[in-house]
Amino acid sequence: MKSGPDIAPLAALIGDPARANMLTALIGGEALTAGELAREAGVTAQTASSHLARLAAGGLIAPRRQGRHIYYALAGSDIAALLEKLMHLAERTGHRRTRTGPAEPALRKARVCYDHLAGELGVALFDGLIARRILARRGDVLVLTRKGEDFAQKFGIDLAALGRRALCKDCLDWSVRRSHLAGALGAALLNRFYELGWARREKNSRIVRFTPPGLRAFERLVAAA
Amino acid sequence: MKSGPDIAPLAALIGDPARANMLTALIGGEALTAGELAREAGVTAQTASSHLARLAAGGLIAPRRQGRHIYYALAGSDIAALLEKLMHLAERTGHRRTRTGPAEPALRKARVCYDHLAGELGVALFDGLIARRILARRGDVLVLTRKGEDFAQKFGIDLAALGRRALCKDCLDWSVRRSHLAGALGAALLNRFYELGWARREKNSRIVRFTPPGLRAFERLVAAA
DNA sequence: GGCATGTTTCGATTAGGGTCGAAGGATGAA
DNA sequence: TTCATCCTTCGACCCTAATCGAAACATGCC
Repeated sequence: MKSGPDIAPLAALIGDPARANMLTALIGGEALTAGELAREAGVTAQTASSHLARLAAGGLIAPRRQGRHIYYALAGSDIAALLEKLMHLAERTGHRRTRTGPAEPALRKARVCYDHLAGELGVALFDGLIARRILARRGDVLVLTRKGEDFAQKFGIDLAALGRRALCKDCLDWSVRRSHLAGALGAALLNRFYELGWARREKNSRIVRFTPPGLRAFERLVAAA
Repeated sequence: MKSGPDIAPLAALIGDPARANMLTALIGGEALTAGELAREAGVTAQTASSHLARLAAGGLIAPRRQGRHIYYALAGSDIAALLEKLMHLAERTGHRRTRTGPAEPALRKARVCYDHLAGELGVALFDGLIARRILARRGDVLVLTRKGEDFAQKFGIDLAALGRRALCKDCLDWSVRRSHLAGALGAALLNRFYELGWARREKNSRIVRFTPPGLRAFERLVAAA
């Protein structure tokens, strides 16, 4: 007993409301300044500063100076995955936010998870790519098939530029209880959707809003060929 | 902002050292009495009682009266999965336990995760079953192949008795960064290993200790046919 | 340099919760 | 019924940590 890593400090770090709000805000994937995070958490700048220092010391976020601002971002996508898993369980055990905003349905439909698409459409994308045999499972990892490489090229994604990042990290939706495509390819696809004008990122939110023609094009994309 | 489930209360619940120790003790999968958990956490019975009440109210554990004892168990395997994920990250971010016991190497080798095998051998089992095409992935879920059904029967597992529980829930090792086989089949296989005398559960610990001949048999089992 | 903006440090206050001693049920055994 | 065991409730203590006001530090702009 008492072996293995100690989870209490890590969980306590996430367990404070102000810090949890900051982390939740950062799942969007973009870096935010200390001031923005303070507002997001509903505390003063001094308080936020102390929280941010602790989060950074705990390895959950990474600071980066830029002029007189300090931008903070999640330290990695596994942090985002952990947070989504926590949301998933919080949802299941009834730890809902008391003040559930009107934005919720849109969030469930499509949202950003770190740098890739999540929500109903995120899962639909994943399923579609598997069904079309663009992606395939090889044991524990996802691979891009030959057919998938053709698809990516035609769709305007430069595979060579993606680097060696894993194609799929497991990332469970809290809304849909399925995993969706994360990793370099997931990020590249979402970017391409933006470029094609199919969807745009809602300001100050994780919501991804598809245009009507964009949604139709997306549905053609994920439909089994 | 401020949408989605609220993770702070849930994380705070796990974030207390006493409660974290209790939860960690329960990953072993067996139910423990309130007194045992108090000893495990290093607190008095009164203190433990209050903690257990809060964990139960939070939906993390489920109490069950049995005579004058009250047995507590994790409320589900997704709780165990979350705890393993927390351990995984705690390991990565250096939140090691200061007093790292001598049992650690054995834990990394093979241990119980709720009701199935985890650690190096757990991952090896998973890989072996995939390689032998006993299991196959269909999109997001694992399925037992035709060949797998034959295998199960020959290995002495009554599939009909397993019920409809999902074959594989994602459960990431904190030691090996891969997923292993959970679910009904995972539990049945581990049970069969016990029955065959290949391995036994170490008392008061998550360690699964294989006998030398048992380990050889296990290795033949997972070797690609 | 002088000023504005963003961030941190210091100090003091306060609230929340973890802790245990003592007493009060509840359950099973004799 | 009486006793022993297990667990919970109550009350009090104490300590951590969250919070903010005030002031200091850092950086960029004019």
